[in-house]
Amino acid sequence: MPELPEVETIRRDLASALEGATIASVRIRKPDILMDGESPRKFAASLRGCRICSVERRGKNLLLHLTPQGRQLAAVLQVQVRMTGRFAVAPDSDPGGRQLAEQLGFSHVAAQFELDDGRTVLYDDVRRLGGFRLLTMEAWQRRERELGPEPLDIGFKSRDLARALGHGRASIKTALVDQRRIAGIGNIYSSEALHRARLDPRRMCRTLDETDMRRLHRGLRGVLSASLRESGTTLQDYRTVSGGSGKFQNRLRVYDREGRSCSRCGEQIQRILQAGRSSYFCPGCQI
DNA sequence: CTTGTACCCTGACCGC
DNA sequence: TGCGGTCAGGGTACAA
Repeated sequence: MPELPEVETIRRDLASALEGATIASVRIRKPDILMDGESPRKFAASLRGCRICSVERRGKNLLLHLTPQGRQLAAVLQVQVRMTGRFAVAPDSDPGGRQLAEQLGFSHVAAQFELDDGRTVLYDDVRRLGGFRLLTMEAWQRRERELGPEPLDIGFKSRDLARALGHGRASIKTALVDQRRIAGIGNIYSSEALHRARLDPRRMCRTLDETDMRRLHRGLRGVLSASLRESGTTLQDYRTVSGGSGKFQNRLRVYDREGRSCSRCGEQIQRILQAGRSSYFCPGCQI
């Protein structure tokens, strides 16, 4: 369930491993991870010879900025890991990354990238909900504009959160996970932020006053940065690039804790469905 | 425009 | 022990 802290953890790992490397060849083993039905041949041909100049993140998207050799245009490789996408980088002593794949239990390798220094980047995705999309810089910028602001940006203040969430009838929980309003938040951190802010996830955005919004802003940034410090939350599938687990699952206060007692007021944590997704909250102290 | 629902995908889990 | 049904939730397409 990678959200902002998990994707940012992956980004940091990939950036230190891959920045400056050049892609020698690409093998797509599960064609359906290419978004928009792009052909594996075309995709592989476009990436061959590209230098990875930086690895960035926007919301839950990983962005590999590529500088092609020759006269091709600069490109952006957009990656969404969604639920079960995982990366690993094998050393040149492990050609094709076979040993590493075995070691990490990568039994659904969907794509592999050979680098010109002999290393191999593996992308494994059990459910293949994640995927890749190769875009021109301009095309990426058009998509990027559809995303809401980054909640951890230094300039992101309480009033920016209020503006992002809007004043509609949408519940505060569904608004928080809507990437067009605010980027990077999913089911775990929306529930956790609302618990920190003592707000009922069913409240409509329009009912939040300035004080509520300040608490939510603080709760949201607090939980995202705390999780980032612990390399994210591993409940089932998420792993860092080195194969490690996040550690923030030990600090969750409501998510996946139905029936357990609230650490703040002792009331039993409830699970409800909102827009087909689970929300966890404490009916005792979230109002 | 806003809001809600179905879908994709596989493995873990549950009840029988 | 096996087996079918349900659920998990990213994004997106589409309907109301």
